[in-house]
Amino acid sequence: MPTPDRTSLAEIVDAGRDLLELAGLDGLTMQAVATRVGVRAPSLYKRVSNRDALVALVVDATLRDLGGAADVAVADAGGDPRDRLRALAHALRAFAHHRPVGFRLVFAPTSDLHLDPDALRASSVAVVSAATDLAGEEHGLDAARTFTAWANGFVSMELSGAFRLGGDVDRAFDFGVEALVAAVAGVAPAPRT
Amino acid sequence: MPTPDRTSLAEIVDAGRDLLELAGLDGLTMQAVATRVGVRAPSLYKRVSNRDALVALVVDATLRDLGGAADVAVADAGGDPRDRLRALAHALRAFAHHRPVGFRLVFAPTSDLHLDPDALRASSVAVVSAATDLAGEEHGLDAARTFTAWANGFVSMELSGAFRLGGDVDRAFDFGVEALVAAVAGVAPAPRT
DNA sequence: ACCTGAACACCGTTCAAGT
DNA sequence: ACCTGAACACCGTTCAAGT
Repeated sequence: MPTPDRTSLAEIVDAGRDLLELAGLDGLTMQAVATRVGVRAPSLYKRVSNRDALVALVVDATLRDLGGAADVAVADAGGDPRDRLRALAHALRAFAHHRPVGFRLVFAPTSDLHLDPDALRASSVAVVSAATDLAGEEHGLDAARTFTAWANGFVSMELSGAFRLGGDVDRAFDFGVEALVAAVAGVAPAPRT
Repeated sequence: MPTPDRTSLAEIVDAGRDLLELAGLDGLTMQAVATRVGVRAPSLYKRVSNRDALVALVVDATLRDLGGAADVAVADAGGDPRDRLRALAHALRAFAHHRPVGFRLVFAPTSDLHLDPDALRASSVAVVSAATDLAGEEHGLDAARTFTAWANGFVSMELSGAFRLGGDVDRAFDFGVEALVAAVAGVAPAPRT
């Protein structure tokens, strides 16, 4: 007689995401996840093949959320591609502050976890679209990569506390947004105060 | 009667760096390091207080190397701050290709390892100097952060295989270098072909 | 003074036995 | 068909005992 399911893959992944933010990647153990979903560790292997696979699922879910946040930001930003890029940068930063550990895992995976190509594409479509509108068809992809690289790099460094030389980090972020928007548009940045 | 030392801190850190690149962070185990320096794992605790401390030393050494590579690149680049920034970007990328795992650990530390402030400052002085020459005293720090964030972000994404949408990655890198140099200089990028 | 074997706690994973 | 306890291999770390 089959026993009723006592948990589910979705519940396991959610527990993994919570633990990741609460206790770091080292704290995301099979035993901790199992306890959190009310089951013993060996039972997890009915739904995920091993810990690395679970981590990959956690990262995929995080990436998907990020793509959703990007879509929302763009929808709110209006039609000007400059405004869409600004909104995307701020959305990325807000997301990183909200899920710092997951964010780091998405952009600097420690081992070679194969991100879901669909989620990857979905998360980048908003930037590519805005960058193409701004830089033109021929340079759209290069421009999107330049912008994304800067935003990701800035936030990564902020999260790891690399900005220790003083100065206002918020101001540095705004400076960067405007510099990148201008660079992608192929014009000089607006005059600075 | 004191026994002669059978290893040293420097040897242990070197073994850690080798293992890091060879087998990843997970492969950097106390037992593997011990075997590599010809000693048993417990003996390592005479020189490092625990594994995290060893990882921190490995990261510090990597950061110091990166600072050295930056100094060399700048010395070879001549006096034009644009050329110095270009050289720094290429040096960073070359370093990352040479030590991918260590590089990731420096710029996206998984746990909260406290990088040596001296090494951090030394590694950034070359960028800050070039950026200040180019952007002016008032915006030098912001400009340096913008440039570093982009370079770090680009290389991180390249290492983690995020550039899967096709296109030439080398070309995207050059596009980015010129866009950032122009943005930092506060002028429009040179016309693109 | 450094090195070692033995030991402990903890984790990932497998598997036979339960229901 | 899912869940569990028991077991195994492996890792970080401590410590008493060797030299």
